[in-house]
Amino acid sequence: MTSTSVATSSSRICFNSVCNDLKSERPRKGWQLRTGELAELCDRCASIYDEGRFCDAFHLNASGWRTCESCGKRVHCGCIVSAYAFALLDAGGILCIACSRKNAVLGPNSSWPPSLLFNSSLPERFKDCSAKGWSQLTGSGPAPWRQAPGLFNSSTSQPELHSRVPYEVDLSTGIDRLNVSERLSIPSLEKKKNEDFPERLMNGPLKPSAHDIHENGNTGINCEEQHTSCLTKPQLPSLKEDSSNPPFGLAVPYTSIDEANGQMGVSGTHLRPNPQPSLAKQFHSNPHNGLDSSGETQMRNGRPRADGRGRNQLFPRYWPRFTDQDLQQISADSNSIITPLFEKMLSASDAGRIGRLVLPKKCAEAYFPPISQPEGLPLKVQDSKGKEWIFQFRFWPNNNSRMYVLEGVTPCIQNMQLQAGDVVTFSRLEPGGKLVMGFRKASAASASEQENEAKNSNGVSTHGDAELADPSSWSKVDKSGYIAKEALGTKVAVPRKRKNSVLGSKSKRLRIDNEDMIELKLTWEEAQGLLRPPPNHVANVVSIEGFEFEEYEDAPVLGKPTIFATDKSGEKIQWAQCEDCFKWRRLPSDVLLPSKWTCSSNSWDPERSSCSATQELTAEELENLLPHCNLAASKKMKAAKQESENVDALEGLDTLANLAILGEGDVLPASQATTKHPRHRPGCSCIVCIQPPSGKGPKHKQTCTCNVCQTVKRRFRTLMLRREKKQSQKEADATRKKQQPSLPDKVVGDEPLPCTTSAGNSSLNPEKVVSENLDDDTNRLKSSSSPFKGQIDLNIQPEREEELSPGSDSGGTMRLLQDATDKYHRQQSILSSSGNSNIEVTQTQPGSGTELGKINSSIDLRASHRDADMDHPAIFPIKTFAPTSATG
DNA sequence: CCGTAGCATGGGG
DNA sequence: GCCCCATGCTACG
Repeated sequence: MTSTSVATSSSRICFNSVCNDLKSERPRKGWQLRTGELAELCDRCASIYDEGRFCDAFHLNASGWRTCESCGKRVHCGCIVSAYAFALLDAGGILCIACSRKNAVLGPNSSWPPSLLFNSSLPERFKDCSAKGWSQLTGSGPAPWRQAPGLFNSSTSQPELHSRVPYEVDLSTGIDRLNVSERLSIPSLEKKKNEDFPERLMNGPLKPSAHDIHENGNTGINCEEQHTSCLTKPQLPSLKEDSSNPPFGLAVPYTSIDEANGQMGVSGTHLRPNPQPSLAKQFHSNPHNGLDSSGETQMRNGRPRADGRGRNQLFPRYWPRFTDQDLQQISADSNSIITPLFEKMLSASDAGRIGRLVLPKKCAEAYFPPISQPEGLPLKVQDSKGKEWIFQFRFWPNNNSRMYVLEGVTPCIQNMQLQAGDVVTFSRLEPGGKLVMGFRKASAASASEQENEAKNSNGVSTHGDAELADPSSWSKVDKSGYIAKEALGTKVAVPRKRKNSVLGSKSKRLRIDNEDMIELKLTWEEAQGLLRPPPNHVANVVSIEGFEFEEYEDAPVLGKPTIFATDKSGEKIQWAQCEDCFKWRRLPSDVLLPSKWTCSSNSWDPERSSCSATQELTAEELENLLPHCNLAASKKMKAAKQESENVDALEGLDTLANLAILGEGDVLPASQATTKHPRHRPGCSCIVCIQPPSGKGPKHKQTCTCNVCQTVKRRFRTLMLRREKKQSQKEADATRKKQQPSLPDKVVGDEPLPCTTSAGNSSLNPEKVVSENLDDDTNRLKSSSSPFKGQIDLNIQPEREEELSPGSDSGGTMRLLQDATDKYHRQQSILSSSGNSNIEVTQTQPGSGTELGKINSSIDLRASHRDADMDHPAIFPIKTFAPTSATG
């Protein structure tokens, strides 16, 4: 998109945003821009335009198509190109230009500022300015409140359009005057001033107007003065607070509405977007112009606001950013007109079970009916599917101000399957003024922000966002937080901070939820490559199905993936790849590296502590050395250097790894504290943080044969076997010394073995495991027994019942591990309460090499890990002791 | 004890 | 210093 081409002549590319052709030497002229210039098109587009097929050719899928009341022809009314192709009828509806001329009913729209043309529906809308528009069940009554702001064409779909417009008239300036006594009474509103430039402009009623506007360079259209003079001033209610009174959703002064109506109705026929507002009066500013007023700001953001005026007070993050699709989604009826009002990214609280959606104050006051009592009133809202919901629109007194909320949104939120981070949009549907609530999933929102983000000063590509998995991948951990869900075979995408993000730009918390959250997507190979035995680990070696496993009592550690090997002398070593030069360095086998390890940190080999040093390994050696997964990882790492998305992905792992290694709290700046989980930080791998979204985790049935369950079951069997074995030993010892009382059956139980249990046990410290089930009767220790019943609930805290997405086994396993820990603790709790004494279990003290030649894992991951038996074992330590992170 | 309603708190802009 | 608002806190049913 040539979003940078402000002036048509400044770019050599066809002005048609969907055409990348170069203009010819003598570009052909297209429609008139608001600057007064004519769009310069390539020959092809120009021809299409000349033939009147431009919209048919390029805007077919855009919103805004209407039918000529006379001939029935479909006419696009939603873009600047089509601005002159139709005439608005007083009674609503439109006429194609041909019929318009034929009927001679409509005069030229010449006086309409181009921007107004976007609001072809204004006349209709104005007729609806009365309270009728809101679908309230009660209250509102005659309460005067401004109508929703003007509509504008969805700009997100054509951001370039806006960006190309050098300046936009601030039509809203001075318009917001209509007020409702109640609103005026809002103290906070009165105080509010000049929050930012756009606001200043908007507050214009008062006067920022012309002056500011001109300063801003709105030279193309000079409606503002007229607007202010014709509309605003005259109509201004004598409100002193007016000046600061922001809450006007309606740019058009109520008083002027009637006037506008009449005029608009008639004038609706203006066919030509003449920059010069010769008849300014009628147009009272379209308040709506989505085009708006805050010209500069808006352009900067590349998006038009739903309405110019109201926005005045609205922070950019609430500006609606509907796309054509959004609009179409909302309105199945092509004849209805949608006026985007505002949108809001759902916070954890909003999406939580409390069912309260905090509304931006300004938006609530601008677009919702005025309420004077905290109880507010019921508001009927229709969702994009046409389903109606009734919310209680109310407020709470808060610091001399108000905090507006929509109560009872839970059903709706759930129905739309929204989560924190998703965006809910509010619009008005005309005619009827029905309030419509749409939504945009986080992934979509992210994508739509890419353009802006790409311009962020940090220069860091935000591509990763585009790769965010479906929002469903955002896991809700608890009512206040979310974590990323891991998915097999996908890369890690780490949303970057978007300081200038339109959405959530102000909300630290939201940012955290949506941007700081680390979405952990890694394959088994990757995960295993990162998981390391904790330092000073003491592993219990168990033999399972011919393989020896080590179990660690400490928390699992995430570290830089390395390759374990044995050198010629038989010494166990590991190879680590430098982050910078990608050379492989030989290191002692027992060192644990942070994920971002570089040659400079190679204190074990001073000669190779610099990237300039040569690599010991030859390509062949490396090839032989690298296991598949590491090869893949290696490739990925290199690719990462070239692909921002991969960079993001790796950084996600890095973050996770570093966090694990360095310990949360030690490395993360306080600013990264996450509110989704107050005591935890991004990357935290604790049981809480690592859980899948509530309810997301699968609840595996006993009969489930998925890899996870099979693994768990297998693991359980091995544990049982081991337990049995140790038990026997124990018994032998006990027999020699004293009798060991057996445990009550209730503790152990003979119920069918639930997968979960195995998961839990799998991570258990052998000591504990043994102590847990001290039944002397080893027969009881068959693999089918378990103290736990039920299904496998990999989700400790299921709040939602969603299926784990396919291919997310790694995630499931991760949860499984955590779950195991959790179960273990529960088990411990039970055991301790039952007065069991721990029975020591023989432990093997693995060498520093951690028996690398064996498969070390507390869980047999082979089922899902094709490299299970590769040389470098899949080390999957699980912390079983003092789960520091499990409790959050 | 739990869920909720309503208010309070505090970070960030 | 003010305002907004996400979330915490807690009295209450």
